[in-house]
Amino acid sequence: MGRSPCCAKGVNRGAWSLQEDQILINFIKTHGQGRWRSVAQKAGLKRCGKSCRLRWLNYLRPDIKRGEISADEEDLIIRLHSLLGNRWALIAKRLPGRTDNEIKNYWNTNLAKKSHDKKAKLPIKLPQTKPEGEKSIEKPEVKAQTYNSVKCSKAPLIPPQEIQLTSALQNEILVPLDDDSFNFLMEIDFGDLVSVPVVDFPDHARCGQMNVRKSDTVNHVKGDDDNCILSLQSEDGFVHENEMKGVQIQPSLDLELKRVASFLELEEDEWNGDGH
DNA sequence: AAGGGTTTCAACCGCCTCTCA
DNA sequence: GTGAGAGGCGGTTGAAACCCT
Repeated sequence: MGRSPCCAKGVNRGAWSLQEDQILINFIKTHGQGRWRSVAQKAGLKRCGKSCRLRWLNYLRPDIKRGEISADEEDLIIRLHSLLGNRWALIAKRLPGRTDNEIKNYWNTNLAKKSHDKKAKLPIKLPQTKPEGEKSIEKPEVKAQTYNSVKCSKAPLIPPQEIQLTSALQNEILVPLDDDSFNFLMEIDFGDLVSVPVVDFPDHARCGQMNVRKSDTVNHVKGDDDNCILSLQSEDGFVHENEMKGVQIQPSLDLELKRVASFLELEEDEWNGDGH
């Protein structure tokens, strides 16, 4: 059964007039915001509630910052987008005075192309599928190396714990975070979830992003060319492994932090449920 | 100056989640 | 537990502004 349309017939559409703006501002000054449908009615605006809400939040609010996006803001948008994807509302919360709509528009008109161009220029050599008749390409040797694992504890995050990656862990991919990335994550309030960049494989640079509970520890990721198995440990010690297909492949940690968002959320019932 | 193409961004659309009766 | 209303969100649209020839 379909829902009744939000906007009844006979309401104004399109650009707001100065007079309409003033009516809305005056009404909200007196009565406060919220109950948008009744705002439209009580203020005498021939607009639907959603339209009033949008106009207020994206344009009329007194704390809206006008003017060009600064270089710092742009940098933050890029970093947040690489971490969160198109979650504009979440990104906007980290940029005081900027609206999700503004950031979305700015991304689509200015940054999407930049981002695309940047990726296109990056040399990526990956043995995804081996050409017929050609011998298989060897996996890179993983040298003993220090990585930071991420304890996704309740905010603030616990500082990264040092883990020694040995040659015995060949084919395993830990979750590396450089200081910048870790500090960046520390500043973000993700609610119940935190997005964690996954993976860095010398030469292969296989990367992705996933959401885990703050109370979970990411143990490691076992990977091959097309699949990864994520190993997570919950507070009560339960170890859960998830298969992740089609991992985003990008070359550097700072650029790559990418999607697979909601991946674990799909599994949440399963590992919240009985016996776990 | 005019006309056509491109870009920008405010506003809309439809879906989803949350809340409450 | 269920359904309806309200708010929130990301994707899309289209009018206005801008640019180029």
